[in-house]
Amino acid sequence: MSVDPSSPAPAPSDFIRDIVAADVAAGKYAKIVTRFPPEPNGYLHIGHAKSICLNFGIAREQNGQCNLRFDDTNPVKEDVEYVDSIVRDVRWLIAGWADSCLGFKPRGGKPIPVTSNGQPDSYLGPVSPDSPDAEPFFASDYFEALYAYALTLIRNGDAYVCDLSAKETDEYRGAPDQPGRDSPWRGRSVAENLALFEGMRRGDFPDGARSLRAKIDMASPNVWLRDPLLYRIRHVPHHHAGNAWCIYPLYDYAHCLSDYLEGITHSICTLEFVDHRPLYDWILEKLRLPRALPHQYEFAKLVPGYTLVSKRKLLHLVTQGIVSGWDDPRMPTLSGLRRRGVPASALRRFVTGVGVTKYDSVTDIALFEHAVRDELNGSSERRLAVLRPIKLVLTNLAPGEIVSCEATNNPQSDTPTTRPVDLTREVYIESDDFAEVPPPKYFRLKPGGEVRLKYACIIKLDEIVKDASGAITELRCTADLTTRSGQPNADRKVKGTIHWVSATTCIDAEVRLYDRLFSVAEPAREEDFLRVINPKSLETVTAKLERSLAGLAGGVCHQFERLGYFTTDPVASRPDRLVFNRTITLKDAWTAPGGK
RNA sequence: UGCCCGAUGGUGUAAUGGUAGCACAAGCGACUCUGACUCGCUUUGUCUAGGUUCGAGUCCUAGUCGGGCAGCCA
Repeated sequence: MSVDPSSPAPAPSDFIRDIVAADVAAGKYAKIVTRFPPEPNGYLHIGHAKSICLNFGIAREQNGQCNLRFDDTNPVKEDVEYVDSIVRDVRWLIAGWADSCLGFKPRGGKPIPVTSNGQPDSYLGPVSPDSPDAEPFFASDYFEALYAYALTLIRNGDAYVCDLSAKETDEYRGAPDQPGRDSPWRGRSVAENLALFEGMRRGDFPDGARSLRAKIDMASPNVWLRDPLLYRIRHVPHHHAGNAWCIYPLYDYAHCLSDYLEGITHSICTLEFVDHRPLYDWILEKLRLPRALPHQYEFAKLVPGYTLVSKRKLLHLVTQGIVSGWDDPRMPTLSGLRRRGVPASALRRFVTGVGVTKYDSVTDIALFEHAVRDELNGSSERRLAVLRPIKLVLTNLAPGEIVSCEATNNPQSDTPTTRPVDLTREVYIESDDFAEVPPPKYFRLKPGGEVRLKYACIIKLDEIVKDASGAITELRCTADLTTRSGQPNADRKVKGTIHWVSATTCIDAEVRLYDRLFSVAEPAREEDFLRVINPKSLETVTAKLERSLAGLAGGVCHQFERLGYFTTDPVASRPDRLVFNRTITLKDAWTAPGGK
């Protein structure tokens, strides 16, 4: 059954949603605002889908908003190619589900001066993502505001310009079990710090010559509180901010303030940022900001089995040409999954189904596969296709004779429709569906055995024809036309039913059979993940399809009966030259004794 | 050997001091013109040791195991 949108699954519950609900009950915020803050340095993957669904899901359940914001504070690693792909992927994932919660801002918009609780303040409000002048939020649009906040920290004696080199800074930081030492520049006067920081902005100093640091505690057991860097000098242009800056803020400084400027209430990130939370809070508190402060909460990221969720490693697969690109259908990227034919709804169902906890785990890929199959089972029309054909001759049919049979388009539908399929003297069946020496409990075609051709009739194998080398060239069978639907023996039972296509009216198509990219459950644990790549992750065959598929425009998923779900490849397929991607196989409970 | 986070069947999770439940996976069976779907049944679990309590998966203490943190990355 297809999913009824009027009766959605019950809203999920988890420790973060509990916190949000408590804050709502306490009237802490006027409106719940979350954010999804990717850095545009790679494509979004299945792990990000969890974060997107969590953040947008909460916004959706609370009648709130979720801002798409680029955390673009490191121009050397970022690119507009990534911002474009990320916008596309996010919109695809939430389409028809949380579009109305998506927070964008006016094009070119930057934080504006406002008065909050009688105090001067800065704020950047949202605009409908569908308005013509809307664009996502960018941390780089806050550089001016961030600079002003930095000046305040300096004036208050909470930040200083440090002249230590990167290497020296490391040495002064100490070790986790060893306290750090104060920088010799820690005691500079406010006036000197101000002058130097202004010089940094002006471009007076080369990369790495100085940095702005928070003045916290070099002996803190939390290394992130040992006078962390706030700004570094980088004389490079920025993909969004242009050439306006040669100093760039670091994540910890930019993130909390970006959240504040946008009025974020719940800043949800992954576990590796737990140690940063005191710094997040420290910066906001030191600035004595007039509005309610955002708070950070952390959850365990999603790591599905047999895949990699590391932008760095994924980038490596792309640049080494191990896959065809970020959108290769074997990639765990959202664009790869989309191209493969995975519906956004299945992805959403999977990532919300795994829940939200603080426990690091590897999620069984079967959970994902189940969600995909379940979603596609209800929505996909059935078609007949033979991937690895073997010719079968129905000796009692005349050459040129076509027996039209009625095939059901979708048995899961409440009102199933049908289409005609052609039964002819020569047909193709799957080579897997014939065994000259069948294993025990083999239901398919075997010497002297009977099987039903789905939607057609029962056939009996009479003769196996081989060539001089002993290879099978054709199977000669007798068709019992009285077992066709509507005929007197239609109800006759045989154990096996197989799929087939007419050899005379079928069409050819390229079909790409994808399998998992890695051969081990946790490729991330390997010393060299390239050594555990599944050599059979892609096999391409020329398949025989029933003629009703001819001219298929694309974008639609079909179930090829008994095989799996297949979607035309959006890049390679044309109506006159079809190319299919196998999205996923059908579940297969049959295993020949001894494996198969 | 500093700080932080965590631990419930094979996997992911629920139980908010009161009957350890759900989904997936696995196994068996029913149904079947898809060895799919659907349906029924079954196997498997609270890291350890103490403590608090009438009662602990839940609270406390200690331990064990796993993960994270020493980028001018995010």
